[in-house]
Amino acid sequence: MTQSKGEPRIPTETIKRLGLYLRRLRRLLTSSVETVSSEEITRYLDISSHQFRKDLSYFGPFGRRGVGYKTDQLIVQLEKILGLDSECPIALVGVGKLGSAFLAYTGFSNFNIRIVAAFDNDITKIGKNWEGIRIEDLSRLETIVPELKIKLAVLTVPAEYAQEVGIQLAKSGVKGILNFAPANLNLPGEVLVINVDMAAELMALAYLVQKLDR
Amino acid sequence: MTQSKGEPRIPTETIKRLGLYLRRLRRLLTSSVETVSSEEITRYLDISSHQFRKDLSYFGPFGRRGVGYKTDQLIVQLEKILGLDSECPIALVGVGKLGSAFLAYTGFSNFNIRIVAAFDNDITKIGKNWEGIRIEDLSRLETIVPELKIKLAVLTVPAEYAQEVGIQLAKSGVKGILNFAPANLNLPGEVLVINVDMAAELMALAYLVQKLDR
DNA sequence: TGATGTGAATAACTTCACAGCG
DNA sequence: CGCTGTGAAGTTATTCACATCA
Repeated sequence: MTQSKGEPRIPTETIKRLGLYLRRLRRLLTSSVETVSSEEITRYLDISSHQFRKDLSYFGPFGRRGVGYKTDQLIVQLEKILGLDSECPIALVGVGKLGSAFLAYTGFSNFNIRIVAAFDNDITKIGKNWEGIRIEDLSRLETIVPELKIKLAVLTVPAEYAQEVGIQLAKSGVKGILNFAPANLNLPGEVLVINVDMAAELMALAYLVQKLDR
Repeated sequence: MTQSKGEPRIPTETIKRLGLYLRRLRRLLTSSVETVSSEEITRYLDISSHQFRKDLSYFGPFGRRGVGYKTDQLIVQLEKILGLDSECPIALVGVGKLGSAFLAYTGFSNFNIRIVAAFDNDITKIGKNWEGIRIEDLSRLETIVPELKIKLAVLTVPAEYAQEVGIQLAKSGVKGILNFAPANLNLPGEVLVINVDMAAELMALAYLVQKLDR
Protein backbone atom coordinates (compact mmCIF):
# COMPACT_ATOMS: atom_id res chain seq x y z
CA MET A 1 0.00 0.00 0.00
CA THR A 2 1.54 3.29 -1.06
CA GLN A 3 1.28 6.62 0.64
CA SER A 4 0.44 9.84 -1.14
CA LYS A 5 3.29 12.28 -0.78
CA GLY A 6 1.67 15.07 1.19
CA GLU A 7 0.42 12.99 4.10
CA PRO A 8 2.71 12.46 7.05
CA ARG A 9 2.87 8.79 7.95
CA ILE A 10 1.83 8.24 11.52
CA PRO A 11 3.53 5.42 13.43
CA THR A 12 1.18 2.82 14.84
CA GLU A 13 3.06 3.12 18.11
CA THR A 14 2.06 6.75 18.21
CA ILE A 15 -1.59 5.76 18.00
CA LYS A 16 -1.25 3.30 20.86
CA ARG A 17 0.38 5.95 22.98
CA LEU A 18 -2.49 8.36 22.37
CA GLY A 19 -4.64 6.01 24.42
CA LEU A 20 -2.16 6.15 27.28
CA TYR A 21 -2.13 9.93 27.16
CA LEU A 22 -5.88 10.01 27.18
CA ARG A 23 -6.09 7.83 30.28
CA ARG A 24 -3.48 9.90 32.07
CA LEU A 25 -5.21 13.15 31.16
CA ARG A 26 -8.49 11.88 32.54
CA ARG A 27 -6.80 11.10 35.81
CA LEU A 28 -5.23 14.53 35.92
CA LEU A 29 -8.57 16.14 35.20
CA THR A 30 -10.11 14.15 38.05
CA SER A 31 -7.41 15.63 40.27
CA SER A 32 -8.53 19.07 39.09
CA VAL A 33 -5.38 19.73 37.14
CA GLU A 34 -6.51 22.22 34.54
CA THR A 35 -3.24 22.89 32.75
CA VAL A 36 -0.43 20.39 32.20
CA SER A 37 2.99 20.33 30.62
CA SER A 38 4.28 17.52 28.44
CA GLU A 39 6.62 16.66 31.34
CA GLU A 40 3.72 16.19 33.69
CA ILE A 41 1.62 14.14 31.30
CA THR A 42 4.39 11.64 30.66
CA ARG A 43 5.78 11.54 34.19
CA TYR A 44 4.59 8.05 35.13
CA LEU A 45 4.31 6.69 31.63
CA ASP A 46 7.84 5.58 30.70
CA ILE A 47 7.56 7.90 27.73
CA SER A 48 9.70 10.98 27.21
CA SER A 49 8.15 14.41 26.92
CA HIS A 50 9.88 14.67 23.54
CA GLN A 51 8.02 11.62 22.37
CA PHE A 52 4.71 13.02 23.57
CA ARG A 53 5.16 16.29 21.75
CA LYS A 54 6.32 14.52 18.63
CA ASP A 55 3.27 12.25 18.76
CA LEU A 56 0.92 15.21 19.03
CA SER A 57 2.71 17.07 16.26
CA TYR A 58 1.38 14.60 13.71
CA PHE A 59 -2.08 15.96 14.35
CA GLY A 60 -1.45 19.61 14.87
CA PRO A 61 -0.49 22.09 17.58
CA PHE A 62 -2.62 21.76 20.71
CA GLY A 63 -0.70 23.54 23.43
CA ARG A 64 0.40 27.03 24.32
CA ARG A 65 4.10 27.71 24.27
CA GLY A 66 5.48 28.64 27.62
CA VAL A 67 2.36 27.30 29.32
CA GLY A 68 1.31 23.77 28.42
CA TYR A 69 -1.98 22.13 27.52
CA LYS A 70 -5.51 22.67 28.78
CA THR A 71 -6.38 19.26 30.20
CA ASP A 72 -10.02 19.18 29.20
CA GLN A 73 -9.40 20.54 25.72
CA LEU A 74 -6.65 18.04 24.99
CA ILE A 75 -8.89 15.19 26.12
CA VAL A 76 -11.55 16.28 23.65
CA GLN A 77 -9.00 16.59 20.86
CA LEU A 78 -7.50 13.16 21.48
CA GLU A 79 -10.94 11.59 21.63
CA LYS A 80 -11.76 13.15 18.31
CA ILE A 81 -8.54 11.88 16.75
CA LEU A 82 -9.19 8.36 17.97
CA GLY A 83 -12.78 8.48 16.80
CA LEU A 84 -14.08 8.15 20.33
CA ASP A 85 -16.01 11.41 20.40
CA SER A 86 -19.17 9.48 19.59
CA GLU A 87 -19.87 6.15 21.22
CA CYS A 88 -18.10 3.23 19.64
CA PRO A 89 -20.14 0.02 19.77
CA ILE A 90 -18.26 -3.26 19.76
CA ALA A 91 -19.12 -6.93 19.55
CA LEU A 92 -17.60 -9.69 21.62
CA VAL A 93 -17.42 -13.19 20.23
CA GLY A 94 -16.66 -16.06 22.58
CA VAL A 95 -17.94 -15.76 26.11
CA GLY A 96 -15.49 -18.13 27.75
CA LYS A 97 -13.29 -17.10 30.65
CA LEU A 98 -11.40 -14.49 28.71
CA GLY A 99 -14.54 -13.17 27.03
CA SER A 100 -16.24 -12.88 30.40
CA ALA A 101 -13.28 -10.95 31.71
CA PHE A 102 -13.76 -8.56 28.84
CA LEU A 103 -17.45 -8.13 29.52
CA ALA A 104 -16.67 -7.30 33.13
CA TYR A 105 -13.80 -4.97 32.32
CA THR A 106 -14.73 -1.43 33.25
CA GLY A 107 -11.65 0.15 31.72
CA PHE A 108 -13.38 0.89 28.43
CA SER A 109 -16.45 2.71 29.59
CA ASN A 110 -14.48 5.89 30.22
CA PHE A 111 -13.49 5.89 26.61
CA ASN A 112 -16.83 5.70 24.85
CA ILE A 113 -16.11 2.12 23.96
CA ARG A 114 -18.94 -0.21 24.84
CA ILE A 115 -19.62 -3.86 24.24
CA VAL A 116 -23.17 -3.88 22.90
CA ALA A 117 -23.44 -7.47 21.74
CA ALA A 118 -21.96 -10.80 22.82
CA PHE A 119 -22.05 -14.10 20.99
CA ASP A 120 -21.35 -17.72 21.81
CA ASN A 121 -22.34 -21.12 20.48
CA ASP A 122 -22.77 -22.71 23.90
CA ILE A 123 -26.50 -23.40 24.34
CA THR A 124 -26.23 -23.19 28.11
CA LYS A 125 -25.06 -19.58 27.84
CA ILE A 126 -27.31 -18.26 25.09
CA GLY A 127 -30.13 -16.05 26.30
CA LYS A 128 -28.51 -15.39 29.65
CA ASN A 129 -27.37 -11.99 30.81
CA TRP A 130 -23.72 -11.42 31.64
CA GLU A 131 -22.72 -8.05 32.97
CA GLY A 132 -25.92 -6.65 31.56
CA ILE A 133 -25.35 -8.01 28.08
CA ARG A 134 -27.52 -10.73 26.63
CA ILE A 135 -25.55 -13.59 25.11
CA GLU A 136 -26.76 -14.27 21.60
CA ASP A 137 -26.46 -17.36 19.47
CA LEU A 138 -23.43 -17.18 17.22
CA SER A 139 -25.70 -17.92 14.27
CA ARG A 140 -27.39 -14.57 14.76
CA LEU A 141 -24.13 -12.65 14.43
CA GLU A 142 -24.62 -11.78 10.79
CA THR A 143 -28.05 -10.36 11.57
CA ILE A 144 -27.31 -8.42 14.71
CA VAL A 145 -23.91 -6.90 13.90
CA PRO A 146 -25.09 -5.04 10.76
CA GLU A 147 -28.26 -4.01 12.57
CA LEU A 148 -26.28 -2.31 15.32
CA LYS A 149 -23.76 -0.95 12.81
CA ILE A 150 -20.91 -2.49 14.74
CA LYS A 151 -17.50 -1.88 13.21
CA LEU A 152 -15.20 -3.35 15.86
CA ALA A 153 -15.05 -6.78 17.44
CA VAL A 154 -13.13 -8.59 20.14
CA LEU A 155 -12.43 -12.20 19.33
CA THR A 156 -12.01 -14.51 22.31
CA VAL A 157 -12.86 -17.89 20.83
CA PRO A 158 -10.67 -21.01 20.75
CA ALA A 159 -7.99 -20.87 18.04
CA GLU A 160 -9.73 -23.44 15.83
CA TYR A 161 -12.83 -21.25 15.43
CA ALA A 162 -11.06 -17.96 14.97
CA GLN A 163 -10.77 -17.99 11.18
CA GLU A 164 -14.39 -19.04 10.68
CA VAL A 165 -15.75 -16.40 13.03
CA GLY A 166 -13.42 -13.82 11.50
CA ILE A 167 -15.05 -14.42 8.12
CA GLN A 168 -18.52 -13.99 9.61
CA LEU A 169 -17.47 -10.73 11.20
CA ALA A 170 -15.99 -9.49 7.94
CA LYS A 171 -19.19 -10.38 6.10
CA SER A 172 -21.18 -8.47 8.70
CA GLY A 173 -19.34 -5.24 8.05
CA VAL A 174 -16.82 -5.33 10.88
CA LYS A 175 -13.69 -3.36 9.97
CA GLY A 176 -11.42 -4.07 12.92
CA ILE A 177 -10.81 -7.11 15.09
CA LEU A 178 -8.87 -7.40 18.32
CA ASN A 179 -7.88 -11.04 18.20
CA PHE A 180 -6.88 -12.97 21.30
CA ALA A 181 -6.88 -16.37 19.66
CA PRO A 182 -3.41 -17.70 18.86
CA ALA A 183 -4.33 -18.01 15.21
CA ASN A 184 -3.74 -15.87 12.19
CA LEU A 185 -6.81 -14.47 10.48
CA ASN A 186 -6.92 -14.36 6.74
CA LEU A 187 -9.82 -12.09 5.91
CA PRO A 188 -11.29 -10.63 2.76
CA GLY A 189 -11.47 -6.91 2.15
CA GLU A 190 -10.19 -4.16 4.34
CA VAL A 191 -10.42 -5.71 7.76
CA LEU A 192 -7.77 -4.69 10.22
CA VAL A 193 -6.60 -7.22 12.76
CA ILE A 194 -4.60 -6.52 15.90
CA ASN A 195 -3.34 -9.69 17.49
CA VAL A 196 -2.76 -9.99 21.20
CA ASP A 197 -0.78 -13.13 21.82
CA MET A 198 -0.36 -13.70 25.51
CA ALA A 199 1.76 -16.81 25.15
CA ALA A 200 4.13 -15.05 22.76
CA GLU A 201 4.48 -12.16 25.19
CA LEU A 202 5.33 -14.54 28.00
CA MET A 203 7.86 -16.34 25.86
CA ALA A 204 9.51 -13.05 24.96
CA LEU A 205 9.62 -12.17 28.63
CA ALA A 206 11.23 -15.52 29.41
CA TYR A 207 13.97 -14.79 26.89
CA LEU A 208 14.64 -11.25 28.01
CA VAL A 209 14.85 -12.21 31.67
CA GLN A 210 17.10 -15.15 30.97
CA LYS A 211 19.42 -12.85 29.04
CA LEU A 212 19.66 -10.34 31.88
CA ASP A 213 21.78 -12.58 34.07
CA ARG A 214 23.93 -13.56 31.11
CA MET B 1 22.73 1.56 28.13
CA THR B 2 25.57 0.96 25.69
CA GLN B 3 26.30 -2.14 23.73
CA SER B 4 29.70 -3.76 23.43
CA LYS B 5 30.77 -3.76 19.82
CA GLY B 6 30.96 -7.47 19.07
CA GLU B 7 27.42 -8.47 20.08
CA PRO B 8 24.69 -8.24 17.50
CA ARG B 9 21.70 -6.38 18.88
CA ILE B 10 18.55 -8.42 18.64
CA PRO B 11 15.26 -6.61 18.01
CA THR B 12 12.57 -7.22 20.61
CA GLU B 13 10.16 -7.86 17.77
CA THR B 14 12.37 -10.72 16.68
CA ILE B 15 12.00 -12.32 20.08
CA LYS B 16 8.22 -12.08 19.96
CA ARG B 17 8.18 -13.66 16.54
CA LEU B 18 10.26 -16.61 17.77
CA GLY B 19 7.24 -17.61 19.84
CA LEU B 20 5.03 -17.53 16.76
CA TYR B 21 7.49 -19.67 14.83
CA LEU B 22 7.62 -22.14 17.68
CA ARG B 23 3.86 -22.53 17.76
CA ARG B 24 3.67 -22.95 14.00
CA LEU B 25 6.46 -25.52 14.02
CA ARG B 26 4.68 -27.57 16.67
CA ARG B 27 1.59 -27.64 14.53
CA LEU B 28 3.62 -28.72 11.52
CA LEU B 29 5.27 -31.44 13.55
CA THR B 30 1.84 -32.65 14.65
CA SER B 31 0.98 -32.90 10.96
CA SER B 32 4.05 -35.06 10.52
CA VAL B 33 5.91 -32.46 8.50
CA GLU B 34 9.54 -33.37 9.09
CA THR B 35 11.26 -30.80 6.93
CA VAL B 36 10.06 -27.25 6.28
CA SER B 37 11.14 -24.26 4.28
CA SER B 38 11.05 -20.69 5.56
CA GLU B 39 8.21 -20.14 3.08
CA GLU B 40 6.14 -22.87 4.65
CA ILE B 41 6.78 -21.81 8.22
CA THR B 42 5.67 -18.24 7.62
CA ARG B 43 2.81 -19.02 5.23
CA TYR B 44 -0.08 -18.22 7.58
CA LEU B 45 1.80 -15.87 9.84
CA ASP B 46 1.75 -12.51 8.04
CA ILE B 47 5.51 -12.57 8.22
CA SER B 48 7.79 -12.76 5.20
CA SER B 49 10.21 -15.62 4.74
CA HIS B 50 12.96 -13.00 4.60
CA GLN B 51 12.01 -11.82 8.02
CA PHE B 52 12.03 -15.34 9.38
CA ARG B 53 15.49 -16.11 8.06
CA LYS B 54 16.80 -12.78 9.29
CA ASP B 55 15.36 -13.44 12.73
CA LEU B 56 17.04 -16.84 12.92
CA SER B 57 20.33 -15.44 11.65
CA TYR B 58 20.82 -13.56 14.91
CA PHE B 59 21.26 -16.88 16.64
CA GLY B 60 23.10 -18.92 14.08
CA PRO B 61 22.51 -21.10 11.03
CA PHE B 62 19.93 -23.79 11.65
CA GLY B 63 18.86 -24.97 8.21
CA ARG B 64 20.32 -26.78 5.23
CA ARG B 65 20.68 -24.79 2.06
CA GLY B 66 18.59 -26.09 -0.75
CA VAL B 67 16.53 -28.15 1.71
CA GLY B 68 15.07 -26.28 4.64
CA TYR B 69 14.83 -26.96 8.35
CA LYS B 70 14.26 -30.16 10.33
CA THR B 71 11.06 -29.41 12.17
CA ASP B 72 11.88 -31.19 15.42
CA GLN B 73 15.42 -29.87 15.60
CA LEU B 74 14.37 -26.28 15.02
CA ILE B 75 11.76 -26.57 17.77
CA VAL B 76 14.44 -27.68 20.20
CA GLN B 77 16.74 -24.87 19.16
CA LEU B 78 14.08 -22.20 19.51
CA GLU B 79 13.06 -23.52 22.91
CA LYS B 80 16.64 -23.33 24.02
CA ILE B 81 16.99 -19.75 22.78
CA LEU B 82 13.85 -18.69 24.61
CA GLY B 83 14.93 -20.46 27.78
CA LEU B 84 12.01 -22.85 27.59
CA ASP B 85 14.04 -26.03 27.40
CA SER B 86 13.57 -26.47 31.11
CA GLU B 87 10.22 -25.77 32.72
CA CYS B 88 9.55 -22.12 33.43
CA PRO B 89 7.49 -21.59 36.60
CA ILE B 90 5.37 -18.49 36.82
CA ALA B 91 3.23 -16.78 39.43
CA LEU B 92 -0.18 -15.26 38.87
CA VAL B 93 -1.31 -12.38 41.05
CA GLY B 94 -4.97 -11.39 41.03
CA VAL B 95 -7.47 -14.17 40.49
CA GLY B 96 -10.33 -12.07 39.18
CA LYS B 97 -11.98 -12.73 35.85
CA LEU B 98 -8.88 -12.08 33.81
CA GLY B 99 -6.66 -14.00 36.21
CA SER B 100 -9.03 -16.95 36.09
CA ALA B 101 -8.91 -16.87 32.31
CA PHE B 102 -5.17 -17.11 32.56
CA LEU B 103 -5.31 -20.04 34.93
CA ALA B 104 -7.59 -21.85 32.53
CA TYR B 105 -5.57 -20.98 29.44
CA THR B 106 -4.02 -24.10 27.99
CA GLY B 107 -1.94 -22.31 25.41
CA PHE B 108 1.13 -22.19 27.63
CA SER B 109 1.49 -25.80 28.62
CA ASN B 110 2.93 -26.70 25.23
CA PHE B 111 5.71 -24.26 25.86
CA ASN B 112 7.03 -25.39 29.22
CA ILE B 113 5.44 -22.39 30.82
CA ARG B 114 3.37 -23.28 33.82
CA ILE B 115 1.56 -21.26 36.45
CA VAL B 116 2.69 -22.82 39.71
CA ALA B 117 1.32 -20.30 42.20
CA ALA B 118 -1.66 -17.97 42.32
CA PHE B 119 -2.35 -15.17 44.79
CA ASP B 120 -5.28 -13.03 45.77
CA ASN B 121 -6.38 -11.00 48.77
CA ASP B 122 -10.02 -12.06 48.60
CA ILE B 123 -10.69 -14.25 51.65
CA THR B 124 -13.48 -16.11 49.89
CA LYS B 125 -11.02 -17.35 47.26
CA ILE B 126 -7.98 -18.15 49.39
CA GLY B 127 -7.43 -21.85 49.96
CA LYS B 128 -9.66 -22.89 47.09
CA ASN B 129 -8.42 -24.73 44.05
CA TRP B 130 -8.80 -23.17 40.62
CA GLU B 131 -7.74 -25.19 37.64
CA GLY B 132 -5.67 -27.33 39.95
CA ILE B 133 -3.85 -24.42 41.53
CA ARG B 134 -4.41 -23.47 45.13
CA ILE B 135 -5.11 -19.78 45.65
CA GLU B 136 -2.78 -18.38 48.28
CA ASP B 137 -3.10 -15.31 50.44
CA LEU B 138 -1.33 -12.35 48.87
CA SER B 139 0.55 -11.87 52.12
CA ARG B 140 2.34 -15.17 51.54
CA LEU B 141 3.72 -14.05 48.19
CA GLU B 142 7.10 -13.01 49.53
CA THR B 143 7.51 -16.43 51.14
CA ILE B 144 6.27 -18.68 48.37
CA VAL B 145 7.77 -16.98 45.31
CA PRO B 146 11.40 -17.24 46.47
CA GLU B 147 10.75 -20.78 47.69
CA LEU B 148 9.65 -21.90 44.23
CA LYS B 149 12.39 -19.82 42.59
CA ILE B 150 9.82 -18.08 40.43
CA LYS B 151 11.29 -15.50 38.06
CA LEU B 152 8.24 -14.51 36.01
CA ALA B 153 4.83 -13.21 37.04
CA VAL B 154 1.54 -12.29 35.45
CA LEU B 155 -0.14 -9.31 37.04
CA THR B 156 -3.93 -9.21 36.76
CA VAL B 157 -4.90 -7.04 39.69
CA PRO B 158 -6.89 -3.79 39.62
CA ALA B 159 -4.80 -0.81 38.53
CA GLU B 160 -4.68 0.71 42.02
CA TYR B 161 -2.86 -2.33 43.46
CA ALA B 162 -0.48 -2.89 40.59
CA GLN B 163 2.42 -0.79 41.85
CA GLU B 164 2.25 -2.23 45.36
CA VAL B 165 2.16 -5.82 44.16
CA GLY B 166 4.90 -5.08 41.65
CA ILE B 167 7.17 -4.05 44.52
CA GLN B 168 6.40 -7.26 46.39
CA LEU B 169 7.22 -9.30 43.30
CA ALA B 170 10.48 -7.44 42.79
CA LYS B 171 11.44 -8.03 46.43
CA SER B 172 10.71 -11.72 45.99
CA GLY B 173 13.20 -12.10 43.19
CA VAL B 174 10.87 -11.87 40.20
CA LYS B 175 12.73 -10.57 37.14
CA GLY B 176 9.94 -10.20 34.60
CA ILE B 177 6.31 -9.13 34.84
CA LEU B 178 3.56 -9.37 32.25
CA ASN B 179 1.31 -6.55 33.39
CA PHE B 180 -2.34 -6.35 32.40
CA ALA B 181 -3.23 -3.54 34.76
CA PRO B 182 -3.57 -0.17 33.07
CA ALA B 183 -0.93 1.29 35.35
CA ASN B 184 2.75 1.93 34.98
CA LEU B 185 5.06 0.03 37.29
CA ASN B 186 8.01 1.81 38.77
CA LEU B 187 10.20 -0.96 40.16
CA PRO B 188 13.62 -1.15 41.74
CA GLY B 189 16.47 -3.11 40.22
CA GLU B 190 16.47 -5.04 37.02
CA VAL B 191 12.85 -6.01 36.66
CA LEU B 192 11.51 -6.17 33.14
CA VAL B 193 7.91 -5.22 32.55
CA ILE B 194 5.86 -5.94 29.45
CA ASN B 195 2.57 -4.08 29.48
CA VAL B 196 -0.51 -5.43 27.76
CA ASP B 197 -3.05 -2.66 27.59
CA MET B 198 -6.29 -3.94 26.16
CA ALA B 199 -8.06 -0.60 26.21
CA ALA B 200 -5.17 1.08 24.41
CA GLU B 201 -5.22 -1.63 21.76
CA LEU B 202 -8.92 -1.12 21.22
CA MET B 203 -8.49 2.61 20.98
CA ALA B 204 -5.75 2.18 18.40
CA LEU B 205 -8.03 -0.12 16.45
CA ALA B 206 -10.80 2.47 16.58
CA TYR B 207 -8.46 5.03 15.08
CA LEU B 208 -7.11 2.82 12.34
CA VAL B 209 -10.57 1.69 11.28
CA GLN B 210 -11.94 5.19 11.26
CA LYS B 211 -9.07 6.25 9.05
CA LEU B 212 -9.69 3.50 6.50
CA ASP B 213 -12.85 5.07 5.20
CA ARG B 214 -11.30 8.50 5.13
C1' DT C 1 19.32 -26.30 -8.69
C1' DG C 2 16.97 -24.60 -4.66
C1' DA C 3 16.62 -22.74 -0.34
C1' DT C 4 19.44 -20.76 3.33
C1' DG C 5 22.18 -17.00 5.44
C1' DT C 6 23.64 -12.28 5.56
C1' DG C 7 25.70 -7.69 4.31
C1' DA C 8 23.86 -3.69 2.27
C1' DA C 9 19.99 -0.64 1.22
C1' DT C 10 15.84 1.03 2.64
C1' DA C 11 12.35 2.31 5.67
C1' DA C 12 10.44 3.34 10.19
C1' DC C 13 10.76 5.19 14.52
C1' DT C 14 12.88 7.89 18.31
C1' DT C 15 15.79 11.32 20.15
C1' DC C 16 17.74 15.64 19.90
C1' DA C 17 18.35 20.49 19.55
C1' DC C 18 16.66 24.53 18.96
C1' DA C 19 13.54 27.79 16.56
C1' DG C 20 9.08 29.78 17.52
C1' DC C 21 5.85 32.04 20.14
C1' DG C 22 2.89 33.21 23.96
C1' DC D 1 11.64 33.28 29.97
C1' DG D 2 9.48 28.74 29.47
C1' DC D 3 7.40 25.20 27.11
C1' DT D 4 5.73 23.83 22.77
C1' DG D 5 6.42 22.28 18.01
C1' DT D 6 9.29 20.31 14.46
C1' DG D 7 13.08 19.60 11.10
C1' DA D 8 17.22 17.08 11.31
C1' DA D 9 20.16 13.59 13.21
C1' DG D 10 20.57 9.25 15.04
C1' DT D 11 19.03 4.75 15.97
C1' DT D 12 16.55 0.62 15.19
C1' DA D 13 14.09 -2.62 12.31
C1' DT D 14 12.71 -4.52 7.82
C1' DT D 15 13.39 -5.60 3.08
C1' DC D 16 16.21 -6.77 -0.58
C1' DA D 17 19.62 -9.07 -3.39
C1' DC D 18 22.66 -12.26 -3.92
C1' DA D 19 26.62 -15.09 -2.44
C1' DT D 20 26.73 -19.60 -0.47
C1' DC D 21 26.59 -24.26 -0.02
C1' DA D 22 24.39 -29.01 0.12
